[in-house]
Amino acid sequence: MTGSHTLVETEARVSHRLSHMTLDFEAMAVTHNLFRAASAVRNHLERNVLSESGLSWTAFVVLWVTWIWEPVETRVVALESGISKATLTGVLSTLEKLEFAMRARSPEDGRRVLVTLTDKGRTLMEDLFPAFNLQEVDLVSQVPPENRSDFATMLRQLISYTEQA
Amino acid sequence: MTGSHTLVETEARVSHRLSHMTLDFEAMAVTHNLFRAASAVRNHLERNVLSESGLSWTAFVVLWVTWIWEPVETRVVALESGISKATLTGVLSTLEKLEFAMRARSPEDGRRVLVTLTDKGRTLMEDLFPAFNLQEVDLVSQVPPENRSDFATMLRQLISYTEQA
DNA sequence: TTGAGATTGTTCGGGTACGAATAATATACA
DNA sequence: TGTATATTATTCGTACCCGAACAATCTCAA
Repeated sequence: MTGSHTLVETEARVSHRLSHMTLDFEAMAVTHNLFRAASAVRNHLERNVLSESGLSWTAFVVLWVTWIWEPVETRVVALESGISKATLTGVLSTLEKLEFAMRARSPEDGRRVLVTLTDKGRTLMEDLFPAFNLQEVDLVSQVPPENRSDFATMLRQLISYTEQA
Repeated sequence: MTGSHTLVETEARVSHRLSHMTLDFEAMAVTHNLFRAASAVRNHLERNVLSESGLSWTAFVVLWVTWIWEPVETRVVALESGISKATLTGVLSTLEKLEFAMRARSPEDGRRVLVTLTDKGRTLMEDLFPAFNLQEVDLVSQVPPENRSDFATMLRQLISYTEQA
């Protein structure tokens, strides 16, 4: 399941450790499963789709965001990719080294940097993205069709909550 | 929402890039939101609960797993925490340096290493875990109560799928 | 009992990941 | 025309993160 121990076993153990306290096990399970699912899906896609191209999950997301919005400011790429500006700097350097993306200073504002794909990068995405989506479909097939929309909505609710708080 | 662009804008842009291909946008949205939600929740909890103790999310999860199952083999800790053995080695070294956890070679099997908490580590968890759970409750309050169980189940389905494939 | 094969934790190399400090540039107001 | 303030991307330091290679240890059949 989520490891070698079942949920019931884990709850029993936690209760034992904190029998004098009131805990919300459902909240605990949601948080724990959310994180485990995300990293499991991430590793799965990295191994099955991305590894051939030598891309990490984050590098792929950055490439994807750039592909859709290019030319696009790094500030926007970081925001859309869900990573910090500091992280993006490193990922962009990797993508430049692999010759998938390029940086260029903005003519209007010397502080800004615009990101674009190289031809090699665009060719890669036209190949890679459909293959990636196929794996996504495979993954999401685990969730009953009538629940998928609710599922995405609940995930979005969590995101927007953390953004305001 | 998930950045500065709306989902509709993004879909329109992606369609434009791949108008000749059939893509499953729902699957795309689920994967994207799953990952964004996980990292948003993670960063939220790191900032609001964990930062005071100088713990990263991963360090906290490892501490939590150890706290529940100690004495426990590193192999199990890695599995339950959802990280690789290689990563665990580093995290455990950090936790030993902070004097929250200890390593000890197994007497029965010289290959195995058993992990336990120090008194300092146990005291920390008895303090930290209820505070952490409170924030989890706060977070999960965004999801309608009648959907929470389904939500956790769907997440688990994704996990078990990646584990077998 | 010995040696092939399996299992375990660590090391290694390369790539994220973040917050804080920094340097370069732009803006607004005096 | 400056000069304080804000905005941007990068650098820095530290910590995670993984797969692959490795050394130590165990197992079990010949």
